[in-house]
Amino acid sequence: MDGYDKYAHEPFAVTVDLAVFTLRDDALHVLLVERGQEPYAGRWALPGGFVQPDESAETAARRELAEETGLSDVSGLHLEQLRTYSEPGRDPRMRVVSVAFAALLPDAPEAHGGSDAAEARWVPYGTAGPLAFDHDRILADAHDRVGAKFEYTCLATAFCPPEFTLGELQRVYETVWGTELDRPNFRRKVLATPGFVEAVPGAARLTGGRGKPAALYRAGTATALHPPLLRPTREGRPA
Amino acid sequence: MDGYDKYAHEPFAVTVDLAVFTLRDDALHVLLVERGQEPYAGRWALPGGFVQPDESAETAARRELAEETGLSDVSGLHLEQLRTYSEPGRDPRMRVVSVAFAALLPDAPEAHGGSDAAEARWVPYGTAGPLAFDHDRILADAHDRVGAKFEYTCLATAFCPPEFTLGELQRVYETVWGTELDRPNFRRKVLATPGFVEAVPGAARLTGGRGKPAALYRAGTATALHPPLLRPTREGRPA
DNA sequence: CCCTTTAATAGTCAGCACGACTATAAAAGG
DNA sequence: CCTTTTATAGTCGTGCTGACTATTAAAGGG
Repeated sequence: MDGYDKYAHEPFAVTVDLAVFTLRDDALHVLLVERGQEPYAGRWALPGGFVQPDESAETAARRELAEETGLSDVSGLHLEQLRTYSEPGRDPRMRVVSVAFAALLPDAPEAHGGSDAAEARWVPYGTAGPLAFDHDRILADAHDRVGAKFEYTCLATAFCPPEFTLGELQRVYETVWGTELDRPNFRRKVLATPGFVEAVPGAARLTGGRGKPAALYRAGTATALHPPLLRPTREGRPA
Repeated sequence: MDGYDKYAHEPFAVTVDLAVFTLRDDALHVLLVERGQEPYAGRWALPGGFVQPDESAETAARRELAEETGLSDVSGLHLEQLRTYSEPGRDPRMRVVSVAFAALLPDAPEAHGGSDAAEARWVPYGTAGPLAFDHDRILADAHDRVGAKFEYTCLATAFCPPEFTLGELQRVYETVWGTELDRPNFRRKVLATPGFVEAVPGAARLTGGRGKPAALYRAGTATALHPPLLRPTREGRPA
């Protein structure tokens, strides 16, 4: 941290890149923007932008989140720093260090772009071709992190509306993990974890479809899960 | 990622900060340097330095690790990116964004500083007064991360020499977690996890002290623990 | 109006991982 | 030789979990 004179010769640009997830039609979607300029013109990329002089990376990420989703209030949304990508060649034009974030939205507002000129669109996860820069890697890392955090935190409720059924919550897990879960066991586990969900006192609402109407729940106050809710054992889980 | 012209006005300095841990005399130690200049002159700080133009943050971190520990070969050491600290005011002189890393050393070589003029010293964790900048926060985050990773990875062997006894491995856990573990249960758990440790075929060595000589083990090939080795339940684990 | 379909909810049962605990073996030190 | 110390072996009961069956309450179709 001494020898500041070294720096003056080679400054860095610092950006944030956002992997914004939501659930639409029981499918995981990611918010992507189409690049208009070289390099990677015409390719999809993660939304992001430069960190301004008076901002922390977290502040910049939340600002970008508001701009790209078009939402007026993003203060309650889950936003989490992933890691920083700093390979020298990751942007062919110049030296850019990018702090990556993951964000989770309950519902997918079709509106996008806000006042920003960039076209932001919800794209089903995995369907967009190779992304610009190292964004494929960032997106994969973000997905891994979210899936892992589902095991030992209450993060899954961040994908749900304020009131939801246990079936909806289960489908969140199944969609993100890409597996199927046993319904009775999932109920037992969720209800046995204090603070994970709390029942909405009076009413049970029908979800609109057929079948017995389901009870409604709200997200509880807990954030961690003890013991964890492990995904179905893939034996010999690799490094 | 468009509008690069914005950047030219306000560049950032990018540094790495390292939380380097080792175990000495059954106590967790951290590598710290004493600052010679303002700000925070005379205060302890985490070792670190600027990321050079041709380096990634990971490369810079490993270079700094070698310089500060004085070790000739740091390629096998565990080095892991923590997160990035970017609050605008964290360095009073200028805008510095720092990528923090955690590193784990098996033995504590007393040598330090290498060719670097900075005095690097091993200090028992928790005994150094308030550190410079936001390094208290970084160090606490690093400690939390290492403790958490002990639960579901084989990371603890990174603190051990090439061959070690199960008692030594247990003391690593106890030191990092600050708790006591039941010895038979710890043995059972470690030995039941395939790939965690592998027995050294022939010999059992005495650790030098009294008591029955212990069998020697090497770190296995596994990196993850399934199921995890949870620390003694602190009820109602907070957020 | 009944019967099928769909989904939610309730409950059972066995396996196994883990915490707590006791017992034995093999060394050093007095 | 006896005590202390540490490693290793084994036991027992509880609780979580996976697999599975049963019941309830709605919609839809004939």
